[in-house]
Amino acid sequence: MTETRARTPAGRRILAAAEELFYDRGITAVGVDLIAEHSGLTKRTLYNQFGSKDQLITAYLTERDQRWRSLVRDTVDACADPVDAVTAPFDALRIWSRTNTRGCAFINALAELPDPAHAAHRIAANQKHWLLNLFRQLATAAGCTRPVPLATRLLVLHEGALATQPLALDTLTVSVDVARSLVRASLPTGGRNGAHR
Amino acid sequence: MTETRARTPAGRRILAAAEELFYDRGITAVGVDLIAEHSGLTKRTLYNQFGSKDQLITAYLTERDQRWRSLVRDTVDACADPVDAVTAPFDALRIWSRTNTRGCAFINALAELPDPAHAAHRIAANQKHWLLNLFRQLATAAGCTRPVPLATRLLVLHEGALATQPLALDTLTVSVDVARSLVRASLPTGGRNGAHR
DNA sequence: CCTGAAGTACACTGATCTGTGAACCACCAG
DNA sequence: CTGGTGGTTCACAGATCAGTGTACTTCAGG
Repeated sequence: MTETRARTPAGRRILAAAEELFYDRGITAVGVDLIAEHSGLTKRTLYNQFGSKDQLITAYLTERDQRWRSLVRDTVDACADPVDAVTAPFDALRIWSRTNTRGCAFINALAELPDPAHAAHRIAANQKHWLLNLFRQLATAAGCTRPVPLATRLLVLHEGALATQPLALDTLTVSVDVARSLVRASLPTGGRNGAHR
Repeated sequence: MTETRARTPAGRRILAAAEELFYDRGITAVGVDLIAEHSGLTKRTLYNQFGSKDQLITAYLTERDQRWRSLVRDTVDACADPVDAVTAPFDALRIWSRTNTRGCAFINALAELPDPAHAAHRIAANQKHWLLNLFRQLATAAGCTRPVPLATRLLVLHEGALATQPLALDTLTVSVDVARSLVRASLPTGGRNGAHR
């Protein structure tokens, strides 16, 4: 439906400016004039390329989603041990958080766009379900028993680390610790691998 | 600083309307005219009572914070068993979620108000630290070993359940399960109480 | 050379936003 | 009776918002 049309260089620059501003300052708080100014392009070009602010918002979230999924996939693929791979998305989150300190763009977007019919809701829900599904696949591949409830638990820990990011506490380390122990506990061998107790 | 001045009946009605609208539709998306209209009062009265929209936002978050803390305190106090009390805030969250289905008002507020100097940041941070501290106190009272890291873990689970609320999954049950097992595991007796394994 | 696509410049609409000014009214305490 | 408090009415300012219309330029491909 929202086909990724071949974007002109100007379109890409506008989208890049929109991503930065939307994430840093909030979607509603950023006007199209500001985006045009920051991108060095014209507001007219913005509308020629995206049609409306709503469609630009949708493109922003879609683009961000794709970048994030790529990072997660790459981090997972870099894991030799399938057991380590289960918690690899947490490692990806650590990398991601270094340059994204304003929380989850999708949770933030839902906060600003309450209308459930908005495309942002579909994109955000798809993203979380994708991660849930990934956790389930990784848990299955690692030989975990009952991968479905484990995946849900990992998702909760992941989102918890993300939500508490604004606080100065190192909740990411905490949540990845819990995640690893949950994974170990669900291995049929009972966690002989590194579980020192 | 932001002293809770004795509010007139009109002030309370305006605040009530603001709470509902801000939470349901987002802070930036709701104008003062709409709040005045919904409360049945005048925009002039709104400004006479609160001075500015920013101060009304602050009052909204403060009021909501107080209501939520009261609920948590009451739920904790209703627990006879000090071990059950540690996870009582999760029970409070279950009650709270029945009438608050749009996520955490403070996370949402931070998404819309990126300025760290805004009072919303202080209120939100205070709230999370209050809960963290409460978890630590309850864990200590229940006789848990190493209550500080346990409290952080419980906070992550709590926020994770809150953040994944928009998804249809029953993540609250999942997170409270993990929370209870973490509490049991940190009891010096090693979890004889109900830990069937 | 011609055409069409991409982008620019710029003025403009109509709506909405926060916030103010000033006159007025109802009521209650002193 | 009088003064003050709380609230209303209504017009208004000034800014900003999303979005449009139109004529212009630039440049690449046939």
